[in-house]
Amino acid sequence: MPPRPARKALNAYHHGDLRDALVQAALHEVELSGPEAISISALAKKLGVSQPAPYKHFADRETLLTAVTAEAFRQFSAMMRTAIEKPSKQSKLSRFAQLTLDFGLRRNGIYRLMFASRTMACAPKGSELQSAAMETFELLVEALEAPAVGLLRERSALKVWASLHGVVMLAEQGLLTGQVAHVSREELVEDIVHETKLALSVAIEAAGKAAS
Amino acid sequence: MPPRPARKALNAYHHGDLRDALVQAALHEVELSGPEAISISALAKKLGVSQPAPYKHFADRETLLTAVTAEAFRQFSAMMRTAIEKPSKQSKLSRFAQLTLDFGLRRNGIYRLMFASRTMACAPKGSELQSAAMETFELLVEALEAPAVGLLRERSALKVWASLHGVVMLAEQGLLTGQVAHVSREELVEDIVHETKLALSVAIEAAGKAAS
DNA sequence: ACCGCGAAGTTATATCGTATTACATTCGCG
DNA sequence: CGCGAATGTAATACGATATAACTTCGCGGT
Repeated sequence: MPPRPARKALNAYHHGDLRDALVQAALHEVELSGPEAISISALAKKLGVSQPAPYKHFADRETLLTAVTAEAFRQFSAMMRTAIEKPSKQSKLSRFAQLTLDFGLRRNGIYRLMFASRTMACAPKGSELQSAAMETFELLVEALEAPAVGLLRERSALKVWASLHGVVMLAEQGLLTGQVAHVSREELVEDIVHETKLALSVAIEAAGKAAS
Repeated sequence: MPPRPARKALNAYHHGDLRDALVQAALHEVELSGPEAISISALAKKLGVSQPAPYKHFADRETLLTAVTAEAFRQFSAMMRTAIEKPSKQSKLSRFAQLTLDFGLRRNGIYRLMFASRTMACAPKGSELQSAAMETFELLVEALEAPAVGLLRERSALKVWASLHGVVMLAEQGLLTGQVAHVSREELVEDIVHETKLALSVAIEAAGKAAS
């Protein structure tokens, strides 16, 4: 899929690249106030076009959100890729996990758009969105740095992902405070990483023995 | 806090117990269509009262949702309590986990209201809602059936909760399909339960040794 | 028994966001 | 150069939130 032409601003009448501008502005707004807060008309006003103009590019609010989500996944994937490719003292998995936590808390609006909104749930099976999400999942599998043995890698990756997601959501909802506040989020994540590695190596060993 | 008087229907003019009726109707609607779908005016129409009537009981849409969420937590807690108190072949933790998964998928709208909506995130610290959520967490700690050693129990409970939550969310978003579809949700949850028990017993043993 | 206050409902209305329809402007291609 | 498609605008319908001003009715004090 070649990137959109990205035409220049043409004149006062035509914006030039309203579609892209809408996605960017929406992304910004989502980051500030969450997915619920974005409004077609507000975006139009901010970009200096008439209120119905966005409908030339997106059928409705949902469609816009879908495009925004796809863009968010692209940005997330890019961030993760550079993070796990750069050499470091920590393991790739650890960096992936900690970065996910950080992203989930700092850019919570976007995180929720990606992992906790109806938008994703309603995405059709072969859609651009599903692919983007799958690709992100592949990055996590890669970060595991484990040999491919049956479905063990995927299974471990799933569990890490689920756990990370849970920690982010609970943390953001203030449910990690109180009596358990002493356990820091980062500690918890590191815990998850260690347990995962342990369980995975044990499982791989067991599979190896069974095979021989 | 004594339960509301629950007055009878008085006459044609006054509904009698609109507040409660609103919460119940909203709960039903959330279950069907999710938290985003509930509309004050639609509820009013369904209950046969004028559109602004609900505002006599709830300041705005958010306030209503908060009350609905609290009610949802009460129902969830009650369900879990009966589930883990009833004797069974499975462990309490396993039942808690599988029931949570089931609830999260079957009654996903309500689940999202409780664990993935802005409503919870915005609840003030000492609010009715936070308390209800904490109480549910206590049930999970209880289901662990582990001796109290420092913060180990709470820490384990947190990890299970987070993992479960992650599985539910990912499953509902269709991200557990595709190449990893062979791993069933229930299997995954059972996996999490086992790993948790293992990790907890190891940690408790280690703590015991350190103490002696 | 009555009176009046407050809780709970009503109608009317302002405001805002979504979405559609019909019309205007400009790009770019033959 | 001129015509069609893309992209914008203005006008409008609709539905939901929320508020204001008025009405109905139970209840408690005298």
